[in-house]
Amino acid sequence: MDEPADRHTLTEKVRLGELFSVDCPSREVLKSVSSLWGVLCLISLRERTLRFSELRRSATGVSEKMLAQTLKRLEEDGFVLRHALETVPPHVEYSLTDLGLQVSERVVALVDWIELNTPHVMAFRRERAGP
Amino acid sequence: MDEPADRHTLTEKVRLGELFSVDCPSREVLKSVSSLWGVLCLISLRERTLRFSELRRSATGVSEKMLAQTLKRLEEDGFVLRHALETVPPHVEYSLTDLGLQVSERVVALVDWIELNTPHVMAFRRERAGP
DNA sequence: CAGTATCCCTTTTGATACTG
DNA sequence: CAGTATCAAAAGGGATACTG
Repeated sequence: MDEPADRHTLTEKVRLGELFSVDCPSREVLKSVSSLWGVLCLISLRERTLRFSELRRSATGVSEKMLAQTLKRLEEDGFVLRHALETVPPHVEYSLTDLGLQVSERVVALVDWIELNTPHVMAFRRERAGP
Repeated sequence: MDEPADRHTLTEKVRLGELFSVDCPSREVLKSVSSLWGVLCLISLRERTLRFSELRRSATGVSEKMLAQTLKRLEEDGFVLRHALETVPPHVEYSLTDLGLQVSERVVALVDWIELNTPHVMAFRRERAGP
């Protein structure tokens, strides 16, 4: 189900120079999905629906501006659903769409690997920097 | 084999605010691996060893400067191996290390999904932008 | 609370030219 | 060929103040 073996494979596209041609929208999608704040939002929202302020705390270090911008983009791309309750004070909930859940699975696989292997990377860096 | 179920899960870390704390080196690794040129290099090198100029053609639109910088970083992190033949003119070959092959698998899974689903994203964008 | 608007600084990136 | 050096342009990002 993950193998679209009936059409051009990814490596084939790379060889043909078809992958991510300069004006390809895929590059934009990759950017929003793999940016630091994009990643953090997608991962945080996997567990449950979160409010703006909760997301802010999840993504340590993010500014309001960046979070708003990131969420807007993820919403425009159909990855995140924004649900605003008409109350005072405002209460807005963000959750993943089906599409968002799907990407987030790939993103988690990548981030999980990175989390697990960053120690190796650090050790490697120190080795080659050392005496 | 992909489930480190015996320790903190990713979502747990997110809840605890442990994931990607501001000064965490994982963020750096994520950046080099998920940057546009990083992604393109990793994917291109999966198929076979490539020379600098070949990589340049693979990653359409990359400048020499960015490619050199990206490769240097991937090399420092232990993802890419640089093999320079002492000839004139110079001949340098880049290939993936074991570690590089591992990340690239996760990266490919993500990019493959994006390639396949970008049409949906585009359609979604048009819909909500429409009349 | 959940943003938007503004200002301003820093980092990234790209073009171009040059070198071993 | 495989880079480095340099400069200018652009994007990214933070702090603060303000609004519905």
